[in-house]
Amino acid sequence: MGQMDGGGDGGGGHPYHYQALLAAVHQQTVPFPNPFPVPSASGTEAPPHNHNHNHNHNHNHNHNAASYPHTHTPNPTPRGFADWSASTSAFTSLAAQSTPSPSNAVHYSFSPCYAFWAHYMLNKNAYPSSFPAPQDDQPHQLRLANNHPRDATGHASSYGVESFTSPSMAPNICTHMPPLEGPISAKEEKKPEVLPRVVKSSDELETRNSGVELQCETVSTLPESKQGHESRATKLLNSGEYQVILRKELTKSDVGNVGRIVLPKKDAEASLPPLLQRDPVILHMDDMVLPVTWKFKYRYWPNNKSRMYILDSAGEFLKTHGLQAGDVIIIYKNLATGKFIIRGEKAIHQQTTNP
DNA sequence: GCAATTGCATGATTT
DNA sequence: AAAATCATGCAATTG
Repeated sequence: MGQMDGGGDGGGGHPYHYQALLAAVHQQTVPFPNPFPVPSASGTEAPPHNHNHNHNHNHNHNHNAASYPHTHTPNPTPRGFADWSASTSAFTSLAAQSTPSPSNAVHYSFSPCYAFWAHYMLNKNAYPSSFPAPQDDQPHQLRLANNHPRDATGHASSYGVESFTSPSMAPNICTHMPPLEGPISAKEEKKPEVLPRVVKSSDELETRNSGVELQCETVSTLPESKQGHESRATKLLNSGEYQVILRKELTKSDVGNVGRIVLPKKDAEASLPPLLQRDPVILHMDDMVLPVTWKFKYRYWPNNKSRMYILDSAGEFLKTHGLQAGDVIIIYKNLATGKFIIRGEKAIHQQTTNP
């Protein structure tokens, strides 16, 4: 049966779809144009009850081939983003390969590059680069949803951070990179003492950037085309405030071959669109790192007197990011637009030879 | 009939 | 101790 990619023993032997995808994009020198071109029209596949959560992702999600990007048919929208669709299909086609054997490790080395790049993109504002600074009348804050009264008592799903600026999450992206950071077992940091702390982009960056100069250089040499995507990431993060609305450490069943993730009830009810009926709601979520918009089916099951909230059709997302049990997904929401961004953060598994 | 998907129940764990 | 939450397995349904 569909064995969990790479044997979910947390031994770190997963096939690195993610790297492969990124590498594919990289290798094909496929640029990262802004995947969010002007909406030609409002694609209306809006969920039944949009609500104030106007995840009007319609605006720019012509390309959202949904949770299955490889089904994406290049949208001939007049936007001059042929390269965008090319990039999409580039990695998605890779993703579709059923057996991305570890031999794909040839791509492995690209991962850091991309991560650096992504890191850079997210930190860009602070870099004394020549890139145009985004209009920042906003503090670019990413903060925790404030509708979470619980804190210390909150279970693991309580966010490690309560509030932070956009750049602060960039370094986390680098945790995708196996060799670059010291191993941290997700399981060990059960207690996220990663403190609720408010950071201004400035001080955060000061502490972070110290070790990033090389990376900075690396990314600065990226072709201009990459900067297209940069603008996307940057825009996303600067277009308003983003808040972490949900964080979930993935379990075995989450990453099983069913492709559905059980969401923490409180977080789901607090910040995701209300599910008034049994019908699933389609949630569009931009991938924070990849130029993809995922389309998930968000729904619930009755469970005892309560509900269980499910994010369905997540298989491709999980696979693409090579997420395994112990890894984490984080969903952000743009306060202004209601738009969601999702990110998968890999735990760096260490040899768990614990008794 | 089979595989994939969906829905539900149950037991473990946490609050 | 009870209630709530969630992980998981399995039955039911669908294609």
